[in-house]
Amino acid sequence: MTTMNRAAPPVPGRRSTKQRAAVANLLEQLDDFKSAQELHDELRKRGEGIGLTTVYRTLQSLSDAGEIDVLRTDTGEAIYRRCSAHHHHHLVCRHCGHTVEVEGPAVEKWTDRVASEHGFSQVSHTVEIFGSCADCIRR
Amino acid sequence: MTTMNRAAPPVPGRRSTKQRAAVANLLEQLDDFKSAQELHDELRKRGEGIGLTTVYRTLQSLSDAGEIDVLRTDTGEAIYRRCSAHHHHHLVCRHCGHTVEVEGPAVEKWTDRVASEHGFSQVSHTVEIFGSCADCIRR
DNA sequence: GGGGTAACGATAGTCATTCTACGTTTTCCG
DNA sequence: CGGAAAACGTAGAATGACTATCGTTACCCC
Repeated sequence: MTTMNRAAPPVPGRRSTKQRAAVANLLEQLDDFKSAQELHDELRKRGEGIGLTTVYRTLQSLSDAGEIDVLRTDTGEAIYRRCSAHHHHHLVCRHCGHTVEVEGPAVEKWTDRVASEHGFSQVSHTVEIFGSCADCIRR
Repeated sequence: MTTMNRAAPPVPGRRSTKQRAAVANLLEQLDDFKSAQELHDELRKRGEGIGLTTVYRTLQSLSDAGEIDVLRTDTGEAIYRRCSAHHHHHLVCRHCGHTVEVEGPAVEKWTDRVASEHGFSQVSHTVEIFGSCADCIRR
């Protein structure tokens, strides 16, 4: 088997660079969902030399790899966040972006049941809760 | 009270026109979520003289009035559909767009409970299920 | 440390959506 | 009815998020 001299895959998007580290690192520190542009601004502010294109590209590949979660604001803008590995949903403050990860086995079962009742397969679902967090209400 | 000589509100967006009727009418006939552009194309195809801007504006006001549902594809594009009045969610085929309205009291209760547990108020939620419908699987 | 190549990044698109400017219709009160 | 203002409708320009292009840079493996 001469074709298998290495285990490492030739999959693109894996070379480690300063820029990728910077993006991953920033996401690690943040707790709320941020847009690509916000992340880019923050990185520049911190003195990282990084282009907007690269930020988009990196976020794309991170989300493809399932390492970050993406969701859309009501204006259609994509926002990103480093999340825990297991399946979960979000409770997001629509004012400050403060995010809480939540789980609901009942919801998972419900979606599976509903989908199969209607003959749907290969099912995925989005469940996001938006509201005003206690802090924002106080103001 | 001279300031109240009329009860009718100065709220814009309520005048009945041929174009609005055409949009509302088309939505009435369709069963699946469509983008503004698709709706516009269809209207032109049917010989309705209507501009894209008007379609957008009409969809906007219809959705403000709660008469149609809006959701976003994973590319961020807004898609619209005439729906029943009561609260419900959607089971959408990601291939053909075929849509089924579904209800889940358990989900409603769950979201309310989770939100209040974390001190969130004024809560709304999105629950959409995407999958492949039986017809599309057969191919 | 050299070379092949993935990754970068400035710039120029693309695409959905919104704004602008202006002509047209509707409404409403006399 | 008549006439004026409010609301509409339209084409085209502008916006803003995101993506493709392509010459340059810098990783990584030898």
